[in-house]
This record gives sequence, structure tokens and C-alpha cells, in this order.
Amino acid sequence: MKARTRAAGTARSRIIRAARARFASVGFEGASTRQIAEDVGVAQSLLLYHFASKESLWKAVMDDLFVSARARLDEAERASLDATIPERLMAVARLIVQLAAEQPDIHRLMTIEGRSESGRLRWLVERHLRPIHEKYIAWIRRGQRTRLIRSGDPVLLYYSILAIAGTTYSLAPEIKLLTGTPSPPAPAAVEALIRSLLQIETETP
Amino acid sequence: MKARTRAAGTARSRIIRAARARFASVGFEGASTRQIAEDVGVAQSLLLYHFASKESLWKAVMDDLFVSARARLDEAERASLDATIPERLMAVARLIVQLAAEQPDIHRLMTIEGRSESGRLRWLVERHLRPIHEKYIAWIRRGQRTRLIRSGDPVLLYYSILAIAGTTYSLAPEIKLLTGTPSPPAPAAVEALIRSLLQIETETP
DNA sequence: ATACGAATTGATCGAACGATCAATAACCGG
DNA sequence: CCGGTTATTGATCGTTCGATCAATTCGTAT
Repeated sequence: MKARTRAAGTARSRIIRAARARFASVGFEGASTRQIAEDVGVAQSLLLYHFASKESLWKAVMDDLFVSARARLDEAERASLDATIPERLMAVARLIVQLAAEQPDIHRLMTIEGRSESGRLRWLVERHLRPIHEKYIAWIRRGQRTRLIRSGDPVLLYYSILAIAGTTYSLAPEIKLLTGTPSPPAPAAVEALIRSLLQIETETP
Repeated sequence: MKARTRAAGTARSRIIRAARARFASVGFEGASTRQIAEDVGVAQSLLLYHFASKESLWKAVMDDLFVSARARLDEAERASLDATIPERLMAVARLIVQLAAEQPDIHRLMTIEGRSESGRLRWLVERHLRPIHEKYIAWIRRGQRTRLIRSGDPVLLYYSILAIAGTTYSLAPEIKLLTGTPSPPAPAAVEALIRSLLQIETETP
């Protein structure tokens, strides 16, 4: 009955992969459904058969991205259930760095979309960002109350984590051109920087 | 002979301003010369009269942005000539935060373009980014040699400064939607975060 | 005032855009 | 092997894209 054919699921998911790359590269308005279809090797009309419109394709890309990201975040949370709040936060930060290194597209997509209060941004905030962000910002607040995390605007601290992790890998081509270094910094180095940013280590200042 | 008419200069610069906003909003490929011309209130053909092509308009936007930014950076350097290296770096960082707050477009443009080793990125790196970045990365190295700045990859540290300053203000719409807070963090708070990131304050760990 | 160069416009080109639709190919339970 | 659902294609619509060009207005030096 509901059994998805192998070929169909494959085409659909390959379209999503190609669309993610295009959207991250040239933005929503700059990406063309014809170009994406050509990347995959299918007709452009197939794209609009699986996804009713360019916008719903974009939403499918974001869903695909965040569903898997949130699953891994939940896993990281469960694995650190009996640690202190700062260490649980670092476990999450470690995964964020890892995700940014694996898929720099995420950060590019977010930076491109976070620019204005568009309908797409509103959709993204309510559907995916709010559940994630509010939880970890609350964590930061809890850590600050017990002086285990440095003081300061929790939102600023949280977005600084995302910023460092994201730009390090999303600007890799620029950094490579600039320094000649072929490979970006190791996740461990980025994680160490975030740890010192939050001043997680000692109990009292 | 060479005297530029007032109206001409005005139209040209108004086109540059509108183009910067559009490029920052929807990227190079997503921006249309017609839309930019409409924003300014002139014919689309005037746009291609002042700038030979869409790409040369983009380059004019970048030149305009970086010429003024570099002038202010030079000024900040001169004003801190007799301070220590870490404090000179913080003077520069302060200005970077200020620039990011005044013109969040800069960071969006850079994130969008820094994505791939395109011709435009190469042009930008050689013409503007390299002279700026290499200087301050060298400053970080000098500060690290005398233990006045925390150890670690200087490139990672430098881009972390840009990342924190940039995303704080370029993602302001997203943060506003998420938290309801109408105004982004004050530059002073961002500057303080950067200072602690570089661990500028004490002499020995 | 007038003549000349710079600024600005409107019309137009071929190409590419998102979207729609009818026709065909592939799949699979009976 | 058949019948119906699903997947895929090719043709086409109206719109918009970057670019070109001739025609027109504007500003200023003479």
C-alpha cells in the first residue's frame, strides 16, 4: 500500500540534496529549479511533481536538515544526562561544531535566510529554531545562575557559539584562498575556543 | 573638464547603496538590475550605463564598502599607535563590531560570497581581504609570542572575532523573531565578549 | 544662445525563469 | 499478464532576466 518504491525515494532525496547545495550556494532567489534538476539528471517538471513549488522544495530541504540535526542533538543530550549543565552544554556545542564541519551548508542557509523577517524565516523559526534555541539558552541561564558559565546576555553567548562553529567551516573557501591552508581548523580546536568563551572550567571567578 | 555633475554622482551612489542592500538580501544571482533600478527610481538601462555589467556593479559595491572601512581601520590604528599590541587589536575589534552594527550588510555579503572559490571571491580576497586580514593575524601572532593573547590558531581566533561581531547584527531579524527583543546587543557587550575570547587582561595564565 | 559631451530613457533582443499539463514509462498487487 | 497507481518526461505558457542601442534630455563652457 504505502510502500515507497526505491527509485522514487531515491530521486526525491537526490533532489533534496542537490537543492540544499544550490540554495546554500546562491540563495533561494538565485537558485533555479532547472539547474537543480540538471544537477540530479532529471526533468525539471519532476521536481515540481515531488514538490508543489520552489518554496515547498526549500521547506523540504530545511525539514530534512533539521530533522536529522535534532535527532542527533537529542542523542547528545541523552548521552550526557548525568553530567553538569555546563558539560551538557559543551556536549551539545561539540555536536554543533561537528555538524557545522560536516555540513557547512547549514550555516550558509541560515545566514542567507536570517537576513529579514520574511515568511520563510518565520516558518523556520517557529518550526525548527525556537524549540532548539530556547532550550539551550535556558541551559546557559541555569549555568550562569550557579556561576559555572560566564555572565552576559545568554542570547549573545549562544549565537556566538553558532557563529564561531558556523563561519569557521562555511568560510573555509575564503580562508583557504587567504592562507593557502587546504584544511579548516579541527573541530577540537573550535570546541576548545567555545569552552573558553563560556569560561567553563573553574567554579569561582 | 573632469568636474562631476552633482546629479550624476548622486545617482551613481544611490545605485550603489540600493545594490548593496539587494546583494546582501538575496545574493548576487538573486538580485536583479531591474529591481535595484526600481528601488532607486531610475531606468534599468542607466544602471548598465554607469556600470558596464551586473558584476562590475557588484565590484563597485564592494569597493565602496571596503574603501571606507579600510579608512576607518587605518584611523583606529593611528589613534592607538602607542598602545600594546593586544590593546591595538582591541581598538580594531571595537571598530569591527561598530562597523558590523552600522552595516550588517557587510557580513551578509561576505558570508554569501565566501561560500566557494568563485571568481568574485578571488577578486575580493586579493583586492581587499588579504591586506586587512594578514595584518591583524600577524598582530595576533605577536601578541601570542609575548603571552598577552591566548594561544591557538591565529586564523581561527581572527575569524571568530569577525563571526561574533558579524552574526550578532546580521542575524538580528532572526534573533528578534526568536526572543521578541527589538534591539540587538550593544556593541560594548560584544566587545567585552571578544576581549575575553582573546584572554586579554592578565599577563600569565 | 549654442554647441557638445554626459546623463538618462524606452524599446527590444535572446535566454532563462517558475509553473502547468497532457502523454508516456515504470512499478506492483491481483 | 493485466489494471491502476505512481513516477517521469517533453512541450508550452507568460514573465523576468542581463544586455544592447538609438533617441532624448540635461548641464555647462564658450
